[in-house]
Amino acid sequence: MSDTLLSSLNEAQKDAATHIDGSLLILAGAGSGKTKTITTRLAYLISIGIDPASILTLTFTNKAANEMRERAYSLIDGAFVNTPPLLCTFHKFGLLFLKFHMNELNRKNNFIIIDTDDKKRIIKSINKEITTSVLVSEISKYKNTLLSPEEAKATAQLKLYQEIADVYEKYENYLAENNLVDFDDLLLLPYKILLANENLAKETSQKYQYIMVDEYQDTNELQYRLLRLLCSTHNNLCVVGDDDQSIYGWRGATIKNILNFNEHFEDTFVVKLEENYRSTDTILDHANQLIEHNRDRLGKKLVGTRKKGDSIRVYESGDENEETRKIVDDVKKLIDSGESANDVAILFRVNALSRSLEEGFNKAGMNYKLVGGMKFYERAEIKDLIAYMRILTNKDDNFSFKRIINKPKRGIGKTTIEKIENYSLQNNISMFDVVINNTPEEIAAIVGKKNARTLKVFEASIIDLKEVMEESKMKFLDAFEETFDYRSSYDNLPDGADRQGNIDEFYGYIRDFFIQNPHLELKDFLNEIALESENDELYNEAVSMMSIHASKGLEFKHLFIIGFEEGFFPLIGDGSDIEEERRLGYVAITRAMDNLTLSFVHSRFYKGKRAQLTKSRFLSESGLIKGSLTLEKQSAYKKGDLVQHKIFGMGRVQKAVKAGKDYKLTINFGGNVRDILSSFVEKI
DNA sequence: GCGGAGTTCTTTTTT
DNA sequence: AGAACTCCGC
Repeated sequence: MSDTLLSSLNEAQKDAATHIDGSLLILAGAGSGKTKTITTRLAYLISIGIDPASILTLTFTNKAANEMRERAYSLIDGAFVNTPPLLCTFHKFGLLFLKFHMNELNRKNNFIIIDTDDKKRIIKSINKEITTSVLVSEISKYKNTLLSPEEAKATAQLKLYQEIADVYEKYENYLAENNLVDFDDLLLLPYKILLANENLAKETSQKYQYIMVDEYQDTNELQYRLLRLLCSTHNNLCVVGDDDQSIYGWRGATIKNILNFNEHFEDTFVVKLEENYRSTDTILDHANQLIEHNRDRLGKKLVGTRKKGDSIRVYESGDENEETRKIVDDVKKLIDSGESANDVAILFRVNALSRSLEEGFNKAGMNYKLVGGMKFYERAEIKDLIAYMRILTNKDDNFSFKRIINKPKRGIGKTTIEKIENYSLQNNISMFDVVINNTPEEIAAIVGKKNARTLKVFEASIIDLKEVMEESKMKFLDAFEETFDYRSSYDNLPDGADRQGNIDEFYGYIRDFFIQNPHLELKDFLNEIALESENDELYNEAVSMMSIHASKGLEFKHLFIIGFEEGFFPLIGDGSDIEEERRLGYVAITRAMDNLTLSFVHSRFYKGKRAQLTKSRFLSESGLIKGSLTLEKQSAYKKGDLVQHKIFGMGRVQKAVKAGKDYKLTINFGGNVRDILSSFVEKI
């Protein structure tokens, strides 16, 4: 059994798949069969008799989780497994855990997950003086580094940070009062629970004897600590990742987790997968040239298994229209020559660059699918409906109450909402309870007679709907429309038809969910969709367009990457990191299998202005255009030189061997001796 | 409270 | 350029 399972793996992959106990670090370069290896390992563990229920596999995206599940199941006979192994995103795991253990924090498990947009609104309602995006990212940073509001307050020096800490505290209180949970909480709250309850931590760790983590280079501090707790009774942690593909630093991922894995976990067995099966040698060569400009890496090189291929084309255009024309022409030719549109993709660093492409494709009458972009569940009409559903499952959800109390319009405006809110705060009850607990006369005293009547009608409607829901989940949606006329409120609006289409689709989802899961309730549906961002609609043949981030893990025979201009790619801005930009470039290039075209323009229309641009340094760094940009001059290295490394710090050269234009150095970093290429260190 | 006109900000990336 | 937010007269 296991022989056939392993027969298609190379030696390194086999080593990784069959290493069972202890900590295991699989450094898997792009296209090196990472998913194959890890899914085979999962199947292998089961094949040698390990209880599937004791295996936990964590991923970052639903897409990755689904793909791995599918592939692992095809490797084992699906029928073999009566309790399937848990394979899900980190956040989903947190959600499952909280469903069972939320009571440990003295909170009920009927909590609701809020998304980024909700989070922004809540924070904005707390403080309008400080830029919301700053507050959002600072608060998230605090949560992901386990800093409580009290600690944040105590350590804040500047007035600004004291204010931020204050908003943080209010925000956390708001979430707790309304029993809301944000994305960070899905990791943070389980961690807090496990930390406070040693027995539960032991029990949970014992439940999951074998843990695997995909894309480890993108984990943050909190995820690392959570993993430590989960591994506390064993050391069976297998992580897969590629330091060169770490592209989520902006949301708190720390590359240190993978760079220091063998110090974090004892007796680590390391396997490197450096053979690339995806791209032509030509593509790999340029990808390698680019990434070699980074210092902050473990230093590995992808080795090709294919032959040299077509050379990489670089398009130079006056503006985005010319660029689009060239790409549309090329894609047309490819498809006319019999290539499948599904094998073609166009990538960009910034989503806004898709606009001219979309126009061009529309004009040419060509199909395309835009991956990412405006998510289905982020549309206003869908969020309204979700807010209604939330109110139906939890009357105390003030946030949702405010969102829909005047949708469709029923004459309840800002002032009325404020009055209800003030009353609710003074009496320490939820906003809906202000309506429910008081007689019409009492409410009239707060908001006036007319509004009081409207509010009571609203209350009665909700109560009726709840009854219908108890009776039949299938009838409930019709009753909902009958009561609130939400769908028809879009009847004569400009983009009403589109929105109604979305509404119908959403109703379809709900019905389908209840058909598939008759025993589950509305709140389960709500938390399920909160973690879903993929619009995995059924596409037919179409060219894909997406951001580089969205392309991670994918591969395409024919690839175009646009926007190779300084400022766009590398994107220069607040908090941007040139090494991470370069890794993005590396990720983008290594998506290509056979053909790759890069493009830059001299001017682009962006944010309402036309900007003059110069070509990206990445083009010369990857050796695609003769670098007018200075190649860093290489100084000679010799034994005894002092050097500085970004991760390992200062060290002394013990041995220096010339290797091409670099030196292969053996460096002693205070007792820690490592072999490092001279391009990764700086001479001091 | 509503809707239209004017103004400001955005988008880098996602669970 | 477009969305989102603010202001003002009805």
